Amino acid sequence: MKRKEVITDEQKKIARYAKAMGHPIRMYVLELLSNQSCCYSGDLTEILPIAKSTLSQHLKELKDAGLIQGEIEAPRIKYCINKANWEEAQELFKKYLLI
Amino acid sequence: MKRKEVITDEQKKIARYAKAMGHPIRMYVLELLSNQSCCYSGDLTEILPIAKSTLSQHLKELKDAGLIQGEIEAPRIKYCINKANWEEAQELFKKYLLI
DNA sequence: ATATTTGTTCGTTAATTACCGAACAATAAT
DNA sequence: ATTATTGTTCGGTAATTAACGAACAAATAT
Repeated sequence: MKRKEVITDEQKKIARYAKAMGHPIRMYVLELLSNQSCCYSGDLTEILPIAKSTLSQHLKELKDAGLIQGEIEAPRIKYCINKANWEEAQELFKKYLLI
Repeated sequence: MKRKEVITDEQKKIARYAKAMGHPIRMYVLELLSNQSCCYSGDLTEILPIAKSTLSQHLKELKDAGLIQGEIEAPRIKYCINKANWEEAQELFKKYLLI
């Protein structure tokens, strides 16, 4: 017998997206990618005032949350928005923020 | 001479809001408050499967981020959405999510 | 075959977050 | 004056996050 669960899957899902968005660097990347289709992480390393290993971790966070995806274009990696999940996030925020 | 700052204040601001939204319990509270004007934390303690001290911390997080506000109605505390900041968050997410 | 480019992973450190129960403070009720 | 209610704060622990430089892996270019 399953215990009553007060927290919904939607609340968990939007919290997951929000958490990934909870850092200025990651918002910078998301803003960039949502406006310009794609970028290489090398471009970001040059612009952002953080070590490349740190950037790599932030990109991994966004990837793990499903907000972006990387495509190998050796020796570089091209990052873009993960369209399906991005749209899901849009819908969730629209709903929860009553926009 | 100020060093070039790549991260904008808006990115910092939305990241701050997103971070506060980055936990299922806090999303639960926000959803509740955005739909029903206000609640007492006692109500939440009964429903949510966490200790009251933990809930208190989550409410503090939301308050510190500016998303909710508490009004003393002794011996209880009435929580509501912080309207001004909530609207700012709405605008920011609208802009960043291109909704 | 070797060097260069590109980005991840590893190891480390410091800070923050999440959670609990117990103790505390403030007010209300008896 | 005591007791009960309500919620925060404290002390502690465990887990996660953020950051860095060094080492590594993979592929391209020389």
